[in-house]
Amino acid sequence: MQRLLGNLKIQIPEQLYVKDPDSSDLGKKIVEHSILLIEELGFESFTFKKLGAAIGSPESTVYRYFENKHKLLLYLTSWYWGWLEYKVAFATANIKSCEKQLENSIRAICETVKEDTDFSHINEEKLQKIVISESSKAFLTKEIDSENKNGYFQSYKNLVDRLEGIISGLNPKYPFPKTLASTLLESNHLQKFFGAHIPAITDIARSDEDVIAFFKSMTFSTLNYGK
Amino acid sequence: MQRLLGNLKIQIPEQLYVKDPDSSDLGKKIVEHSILLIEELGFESFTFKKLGAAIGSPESTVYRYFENKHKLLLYLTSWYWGWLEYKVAFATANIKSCEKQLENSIRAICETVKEDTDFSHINEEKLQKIVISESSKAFLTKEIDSENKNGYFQSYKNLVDRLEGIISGLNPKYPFPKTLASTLLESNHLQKFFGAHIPAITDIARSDEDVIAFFKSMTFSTLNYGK
DNA sequence: GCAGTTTTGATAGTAATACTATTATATTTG
DNA sequence: CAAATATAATAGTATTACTATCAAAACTGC
Repeated sequence: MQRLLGNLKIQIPEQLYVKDPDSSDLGKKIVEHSILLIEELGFESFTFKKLGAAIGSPESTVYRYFENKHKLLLYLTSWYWGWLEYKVAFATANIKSCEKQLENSIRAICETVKEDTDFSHINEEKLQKIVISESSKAFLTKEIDSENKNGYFQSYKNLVDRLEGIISGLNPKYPFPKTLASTLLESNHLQKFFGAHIPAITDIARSDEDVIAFFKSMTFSTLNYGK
Repeated sequence: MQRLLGNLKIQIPEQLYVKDPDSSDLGKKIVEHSILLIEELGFESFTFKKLGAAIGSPESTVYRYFENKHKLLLYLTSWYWGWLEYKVAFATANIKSCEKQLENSIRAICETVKEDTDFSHINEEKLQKIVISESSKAFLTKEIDSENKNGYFQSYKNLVDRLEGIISGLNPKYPFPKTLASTLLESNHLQKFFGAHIPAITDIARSDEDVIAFFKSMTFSTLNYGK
């Protein structure tokens, strides 16, 4: 993947933060180290106190940017979905064949980020690991309905919308384009997680190629495209 | 579904409890009310103290049955997987056609439990709701590798194995039977959750028929069975 | 029916978490 | 340079997730 365009900023719903962390160096440091820490400790063991220690600030400072760690997780996952939508948009730009568009999208979704490509404060490789293991905790809560109403999942919806367009482009009569899109996104994470940690319940091994092969075959045959 | 045979007991890995809750009335009461409480409060807000209050015992009593609430969740989800495996086994018994076996399995997986069918201390309807919203939290942890090694996910593996057999019976050359099985199980939960709480990212509405139609079409076309 | 064992209840205590509040000190901006 | 704003330093609180202790109750073997 090409690196992020220098002057492109990924939009995050502003309900997710108290003060935009992108508006100050300290805010960026908070986001940067939250990714490192959550990836290292897991979301359950991650605390604002530890994050404060990591950046040399009291925890009260962190609270001035994020109301709580749940919203911070929503912020990080929203960033990831925004970034992935951008990746998908690039991977399908100027491509006429709907089939090829969908194939490229599947690749973009399933590709494991190898290294921190651009030189921002966001480590995409670690963020992707967080998204794989923790992102579903951001919506599997009792507060889901009010949070959804408040627009906390806008970035995810945008991405699903884009994928829906590509799927429907290939087969306009297919009745479940959104379901297929969200299944693709979520199952990709789950299968990667299973492959790494509960191998007995998956056939996916190391490389991305297994996951891509599975999802390509599933998607194209479901859409009645023998591929 | 027919009710659970009277003298059939669902096996749970004994590493998941300190003392078998099925071995005493108090233990059964703990399990019974944990289901009611987790369903009501969500797993995050559920505590052993509240559970103790619900059954009129101090929290220390709960700890004599379960090490912590994470293991209790693993116990409950294991019970559900065991129960579902049993449901699938019944739904496919004495059926010769592999196609019909798989169709019945998909139905068994996707069917929403309507009411507490058998008269045990387990409310399957509420347990299913818990499994939909909370079960992935049981494996999405930093301790996954050691817990998997310790056999905490045996019930899940058994169920995937059974489904794998059915899938491979229909198409022995299909290279991803386990992946397809676990995708089916997990995506069913996610799509039901999305349908109820984030409808913008799914085409699934109220009834089970949508989910069943989606998964049937996906599964049979992936296995090259135009159904 | 009693001694011994196991189970439960009652109560207390502890370190950590998830915050909120206050005040002082920098830093930025008009 | 004054005023506003951002950050640091520190303290405090209710709740959580346990662990420990001891006494009362209930079952078990003989």
